[in-house]
Amino acid sequence: MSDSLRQFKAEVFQALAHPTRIAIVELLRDGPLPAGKLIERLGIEQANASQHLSVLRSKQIVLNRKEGNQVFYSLRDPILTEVLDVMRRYFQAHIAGTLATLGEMEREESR
Amino acid sequence: MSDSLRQFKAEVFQALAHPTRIAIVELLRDGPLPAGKLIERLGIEQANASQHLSVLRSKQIVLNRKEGNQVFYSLRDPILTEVLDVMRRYFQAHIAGTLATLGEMEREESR
DNA sequence: TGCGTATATTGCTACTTTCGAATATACTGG
DNA sequence: CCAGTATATTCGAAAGTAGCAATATACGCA
Repeated sequence: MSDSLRQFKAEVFQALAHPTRIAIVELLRDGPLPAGKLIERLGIEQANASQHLSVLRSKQIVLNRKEGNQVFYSLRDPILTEVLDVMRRYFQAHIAGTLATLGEMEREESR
Repeated sequence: MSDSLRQFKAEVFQALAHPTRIAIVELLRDGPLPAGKLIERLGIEQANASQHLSVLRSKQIVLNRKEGNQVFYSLRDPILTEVLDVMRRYFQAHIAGTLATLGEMEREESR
């Protein structure tokens, strides 16, 4: 595979490599949401959320469309949720060992 | 989903967020390889490869086993290749935009 | 036009990542 | 034990990333 394609893959992973941005993608699973709604659900600073949305936009993981006063965000391609689904299986298969190793995460994530 | 689980996901994505590390995972698709073989195929500095392997090890994406003089690396879970496969479909679906973006990047860089 | 709401950008600082060079560790054969 | 090969770690500089506070931009409405 070409270097530049691998570079591009790496950039997509990098874009997903932050808890807040993963949360955003998960929130968009079921359809578009305005930025304000995302900020409310994320419970973080507006500027911070906007920066993370900017990262996802720049890698074209999300699309945005203006609607009056608001900006609606949506997943560019639902295939990305498949990535997260496969990852979920990975995490489920290995979370026990990971918890033991990282030692720090508690017991709340049983779903 | 819990914050710490999302944190964990983010760390795995982060571990994959480098072209060299993606190349390593792809090289390990078909079975274990000794570090030396990986270095040879990657065509990079030994120290650099070792650092990337260290990242993959620390996130338990690869496993290593000593065999005499050498260290064999393998994918901890082949499910990861599924992630890359889904990603491949994602890239194929958007290849036109991707190549356009890459072209722009190259043009930028050559200025 | 001017105000209020929604979102984006900028400036700054702290922290992390990457790389090559140098060095260290581990194992093997003689 | 010693030399040689294989791999890992450490160091320092450059580049990139994250978060906050402040500020800017865009829109709708009176």
